[in-house]
Amino acid sequence: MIEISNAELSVMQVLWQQRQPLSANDVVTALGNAKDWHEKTVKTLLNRLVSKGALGYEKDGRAYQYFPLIAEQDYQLEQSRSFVERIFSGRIAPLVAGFASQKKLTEDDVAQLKQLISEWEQEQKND
Amino acid sequence: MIEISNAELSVMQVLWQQRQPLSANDVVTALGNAKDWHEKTVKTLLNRLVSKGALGYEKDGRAYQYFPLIAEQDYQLEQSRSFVERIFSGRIAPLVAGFASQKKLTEDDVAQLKQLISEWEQEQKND
DNA sequence: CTTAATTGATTACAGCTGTAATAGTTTATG
DNA sequence: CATAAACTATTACAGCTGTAATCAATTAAG
Repeated sequence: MIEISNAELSVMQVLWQQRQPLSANDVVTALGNAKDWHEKTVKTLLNRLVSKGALGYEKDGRAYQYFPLIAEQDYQLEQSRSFVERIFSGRIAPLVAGFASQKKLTEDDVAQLKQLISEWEQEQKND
Repeated sequence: MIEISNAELSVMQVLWQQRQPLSANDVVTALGNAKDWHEKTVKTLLNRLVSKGALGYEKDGRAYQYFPLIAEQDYQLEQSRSFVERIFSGRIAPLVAGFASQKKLTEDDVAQLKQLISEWEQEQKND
């Protein structure tokens, strides 16, 4: 699995959100308000992501147009699994319990969780 | 917040599981089957954890007895929050959804989630 | 064309990590 | 006591990270 560092992740997220390939400058601009990074820093991150195989690019004149080579969903899944494994020995309920105890669960979250559960139960029947 | 690296975390987990202070050798032994680490490596990790303020110790003859200075629950909570923030913009449902879609949700998990939800709903009424 | 500007590539550098080895210190043993 | 054994502390070292600066190549402008 490709390892993406924290700073690199912010760059990936820009590329994931915009559905188009972006130039380095586009990325710099997009990160503008969120991160206080020098343009050079962003270019370094783009470079490293290309080296790691997380981004691809096409030449467009002197500039490159970058695009993700891995899907955000895949990344999220992989990270979730490894996080829950590492911190909670693979069980997800305790994680949610923590959120609940900290009053971090919103009505929306709960509604979505209920939805998920009923879908899951439906699935079970169908098997 | 104290940053605990991956390798360091495995050491912390040993100390969290056993409820007693442990000597370096106890930790080495406990990690024995899980990790293929040289004794020196474990001692380095213990040292770093002490430097970081994650572990304390009491002298007991020439050896130290180490014990956690931070609670596992606190650590789990902090990590969960920052993980969900980083990867899912703070929303927890999509994380659970990922697990569900990968058939990583067990009956147990679902039961616990339902329990959590009903507790949460009870809480809401009480406010 | 020559030159300046732009953009990617290479280099920098300190701090953290994984993974120990070596040095220094204290305690048990003969 | 002197020495060996057992611990901790210090040092090592490469790879990853955050954060850029400099170098090199290409293109746009005069």
